[in-house]
Amino acid sequence: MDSQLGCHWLGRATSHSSAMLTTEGAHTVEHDNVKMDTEPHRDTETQMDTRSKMATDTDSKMEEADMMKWTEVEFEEKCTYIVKDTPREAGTESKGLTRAEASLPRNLAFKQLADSKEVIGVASREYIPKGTRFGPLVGQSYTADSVPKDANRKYFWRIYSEGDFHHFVDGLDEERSNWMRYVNPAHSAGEQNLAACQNGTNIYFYTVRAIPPGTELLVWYCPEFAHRLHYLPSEELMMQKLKQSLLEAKQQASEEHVSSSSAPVKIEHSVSSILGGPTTSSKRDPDRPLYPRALYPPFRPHSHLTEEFLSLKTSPVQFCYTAIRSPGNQSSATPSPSARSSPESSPDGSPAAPQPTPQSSSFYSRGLGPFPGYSPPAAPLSSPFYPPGPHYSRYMLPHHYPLPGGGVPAVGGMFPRMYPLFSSLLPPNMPLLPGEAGCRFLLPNSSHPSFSTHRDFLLSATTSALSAATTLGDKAGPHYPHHPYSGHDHPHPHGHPHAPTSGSPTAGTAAPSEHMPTKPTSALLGSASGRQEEAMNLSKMKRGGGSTGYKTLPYPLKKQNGKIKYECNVCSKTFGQLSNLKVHLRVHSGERPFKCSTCSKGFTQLAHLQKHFLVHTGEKPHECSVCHKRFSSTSNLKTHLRLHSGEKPYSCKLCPAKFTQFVHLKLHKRLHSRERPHKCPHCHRHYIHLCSLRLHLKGYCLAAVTSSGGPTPSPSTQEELQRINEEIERFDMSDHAERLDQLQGGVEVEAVLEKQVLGMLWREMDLKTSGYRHHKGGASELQSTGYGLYNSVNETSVIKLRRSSPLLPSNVTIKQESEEQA
DNA sequence: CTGGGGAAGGGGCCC
DNA sequence: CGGGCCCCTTCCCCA
Repeated sequence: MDSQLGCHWLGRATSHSSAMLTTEGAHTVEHDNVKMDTEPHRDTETQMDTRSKMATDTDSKMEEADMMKWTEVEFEEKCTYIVKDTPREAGTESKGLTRAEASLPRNLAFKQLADSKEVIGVASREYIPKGTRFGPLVGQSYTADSVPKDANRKYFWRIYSEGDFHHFVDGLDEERSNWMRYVNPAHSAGEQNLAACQNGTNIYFYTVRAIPPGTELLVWYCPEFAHRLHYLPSEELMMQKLKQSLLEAKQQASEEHVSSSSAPVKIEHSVSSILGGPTTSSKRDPDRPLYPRALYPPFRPHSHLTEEFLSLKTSPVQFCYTAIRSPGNQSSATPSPSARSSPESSPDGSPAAPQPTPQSSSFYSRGLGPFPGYSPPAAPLSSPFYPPGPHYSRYMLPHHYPLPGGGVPAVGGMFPRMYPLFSSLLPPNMPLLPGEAGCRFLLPNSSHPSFSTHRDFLLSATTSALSAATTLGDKAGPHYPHHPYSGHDHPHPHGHPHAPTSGSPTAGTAAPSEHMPTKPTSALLGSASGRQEEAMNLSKMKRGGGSTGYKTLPYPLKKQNGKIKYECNVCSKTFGQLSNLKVHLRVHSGERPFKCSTCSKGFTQLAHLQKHFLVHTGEKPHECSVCHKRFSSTSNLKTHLRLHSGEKPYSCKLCPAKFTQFVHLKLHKRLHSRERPHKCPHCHRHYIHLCSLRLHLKGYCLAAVTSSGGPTPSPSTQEELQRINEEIERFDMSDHAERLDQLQGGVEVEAVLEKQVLGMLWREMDLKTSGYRHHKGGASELQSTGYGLYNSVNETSVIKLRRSSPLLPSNVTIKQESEEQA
């Protein structure tokens, strides 16, 4: 197939013997003239006989080596051949090739769709011996600080230095990356033929077995790399889980997926049925180190996992999945090293801050088939907005993809058809089920949750993903804890209504009250396809969500006053009941399982949906006994009743003004805030409260710092000071400053306050950089442990510090983001 | 602009 | 466990 191809090999005169290692590895021997392609059926042990003896010896030794257990150093030192990228030559542009495409070594070939030039994978043109190194991976480098806020992290690779995150390599841009971005992930250890390693600060792919001509290159991490990403060590375990998931999915599909053949809109039902599992499926492996929390997940995965999927022949038009065992055809997901990469479409668009350690919630799915490389989709598959078609086929997500070594691919890889978003959402060290792995890749873009995958398993925008997340837990075993927040999306992360068809606001105005969500009916559930009449039954959906999974979820339990508390692993808030935690977790996940059929709006709780539905029906069940005015909610009635009772519980501390609503007091206080009697003697800042000024003077006054003869702070330090002062001002404006002033707590209180202000600041930075995360020893911990003084975000938060409250322990440190990232 | 009232959404606790 | 309820908050509008 490749007789015309000359090899572009550099053989390395190294061997497996340690004596030959060391710097000898640098002695490379040109093998450009060596014909590497061999007879297709020649035994690999003898394939090398056309080469130099040295190479043959090396190869034979290489053949014996179990490279799957090699360290990265071993890969680097023992690899026999080096294949370099084809250098960029003039004229490639004229051929319409991107830099990534043009970089393909000549012994490799792109797999492309027959009717398209889109690259869907990389295959060998000729025999490639074991122990061959490709690379390094080329891409744009981003440090934690330089990564664009709205970066698409699907092709991110994380580079570590001495165990800590160092920078990203982004293979997204085909003009700034190389061919390696197109390599697909191995679906199993059996088909893996490349191992990704980090040598120095570069990523290389090594052949871990001889690759016959015409074989697709399928990569996965070497053990060390995988370990950094905290993948599960046992692929057998993963395979078992995969099989189990397949069986379960099949069963559930047959049981619950009724009348789906002609109604692809029954997505919710299908998915939830298939996916069964709690929303808050699991928690991180407690044995693993605590990492910053998962990023905010603006999307949710799909986790349908059926043999049907896996065996489907890929069809760009039909969005089927490629056969799981069709080498050279499966191609979708690729391991991504960027386990912690954030969804590029996080709600706030904030990129994930690099984590000190990658999360283990990586995974990869398989069987995407000959779809072109993934790129951020414009819309989810099967979305009413984006009808199925070849153009969207690339967004089809593969299914569960157990990794060799038992891990699951990290997201955010440079590989095509990777849907790495989810790993970002997952707590670190959160291995996924094989099925979960697949499902998490199902959503190509967080902003497009209405992404469905297959005819019978089409998912509604949010419901599907939600279901995926919520149901996965059912299959979660102790070895595969699920991330509670993994599968979800925001209903309209980017303002896209997920169910355009049901969007008519008037459609539901006449809805009779029997359509109230109390009795969950399809009418209340928005269908992604807009076919409300076929929307799944809510109760069924919820059932499909599965409750059994919770029992197996390894939620961390705390004991407080002899009572078991369930702790949120995002914000550390504890709950006395798991169900409360479950509901709470939706706050973080964005999951909104309760959809209004009229306006498609999603809610985290049924009661909210019920209440919301009154908007459409116009019902106002609560009547004021005095004036007989009616209200839709008791809360609003209660507020209203204050008008009659004269109760004004919100009084201004600085003047006699009183208000019936807190918001009015808040607005009123703005008037007082204009008066700031406590002026800084060094700078222009002045404060309402003395405690704020004192805090400002505790080293945060830039003018004081510079006037005291100290070195002029660096711009970054000045910026930091600026932010701190802004935070102090916010604090000053808050109720807490007022109360603190009254506390007269002295130095100790101030110390706590200072830490709180800084903690809030850092937490804010943290949020901005990585969605939400948990800082061990950081502000969130302070708050969770009762040291919370005030919440600058929520001004109305009460001061939690009581006079008797212990002060901050001396060993509590608030790490800055930069420290954690480093 | 400020005060005031209502509508609606969201989180959490309790039964 | 989950539904119902309560409380809080934000937003909007109006006087």
